[in-house]
Amino acid sequence: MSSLNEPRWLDQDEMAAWRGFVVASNLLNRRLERQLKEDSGLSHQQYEILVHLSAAPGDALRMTELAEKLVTSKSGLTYQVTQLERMGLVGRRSCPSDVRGVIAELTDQGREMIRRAAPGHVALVRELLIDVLTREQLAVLAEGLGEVSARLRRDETPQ
Amino acid sequence: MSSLNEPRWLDQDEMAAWRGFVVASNLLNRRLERQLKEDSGLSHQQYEILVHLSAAPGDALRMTELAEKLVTSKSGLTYQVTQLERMGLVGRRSCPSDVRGVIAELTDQGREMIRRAAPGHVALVRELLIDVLTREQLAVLAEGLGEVSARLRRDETPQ
DNA sequence: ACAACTTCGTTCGAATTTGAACAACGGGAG
DNA sequence: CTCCCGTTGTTCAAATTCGAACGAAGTTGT
Repeated sequence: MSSLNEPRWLDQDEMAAWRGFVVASNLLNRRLERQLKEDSGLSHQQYEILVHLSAAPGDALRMTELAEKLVTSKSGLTYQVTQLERMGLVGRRSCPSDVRGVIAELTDQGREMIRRAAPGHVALVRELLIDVLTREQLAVLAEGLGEVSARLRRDETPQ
Repeated sequence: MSSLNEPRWLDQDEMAAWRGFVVASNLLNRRLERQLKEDSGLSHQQYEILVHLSAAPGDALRMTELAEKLVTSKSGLTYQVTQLERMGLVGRRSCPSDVRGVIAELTDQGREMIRRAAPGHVALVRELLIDVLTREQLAVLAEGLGEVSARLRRDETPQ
């Protein structure tokens, strides 16, 4: 009766870390979602699309590239870009180097929107997460979760 | 031109922590979702419902209480409990002390399901998160995110 | 006891998400 | 140049999520 075929269950500390991660993630997403919706009429996902575009050279990105940055499905991105297009915040144009390609780009209105939405969002992220942690905790979190993300990406993208 | 009305933007370390958190969370959820669906036919949310029930005294919990543990909406829980009921994994009975109350309880089939689904799930959580981090990183994560969660809960539940 | 307020779980409609299937295109081996 | 295979973005149906509104039942203060 050893642990031959028994899985290695999580001990108390491991469980605390895992639960903390899941719970914090859910609670945080909920709050940010509410704040963004009330404050700017954007979902968190839509906000993130604008952010990634505004951080890209020329405020534009290929759909697939954008989907990878967002960690979302391609079909989900198609849907959301269409929404943002209807709101006039994002435009679509075709890719010069690849006929199949579609490039999403920020409109002037989109740039203005992110300029107005960002302060409130960042303030809340700060209040709820960043300023709650010490500098050391932040560093550990960044390095640890960075490594976790990197490995997960390697798994998903064999090449 | 000071920072009077300028928000305090995230510096490089803070941004790394925040992005790491968001990205790791999304990637992790995706992987766990896939694994559970393929392995047991459950969504992550459904799995979590079973876990919380099986951890509760009598394998049963009030709907509201369960919703809080899961960090989900009440209507979302209603939906999922109905799904699990159709699968024969969970049952509903009324609460003795409150006519309005509904108690969700694990069925024998539900207990059997969680028994079979848990090992694969835990193994993946271990592989993707727990075993990637050092003991110290885990401790920091648990404490830091525990505090973040606690504050968020206090916000949501004024009383 | 009564009114006012809160809580409980569900229902409803709308928005979102996903994977599979698809058509069209790129790109390299032969 | 072709054939073959991977990629690209979209469409589609199905599943899930949420908040608001609801009826019904507790709870509190007077």
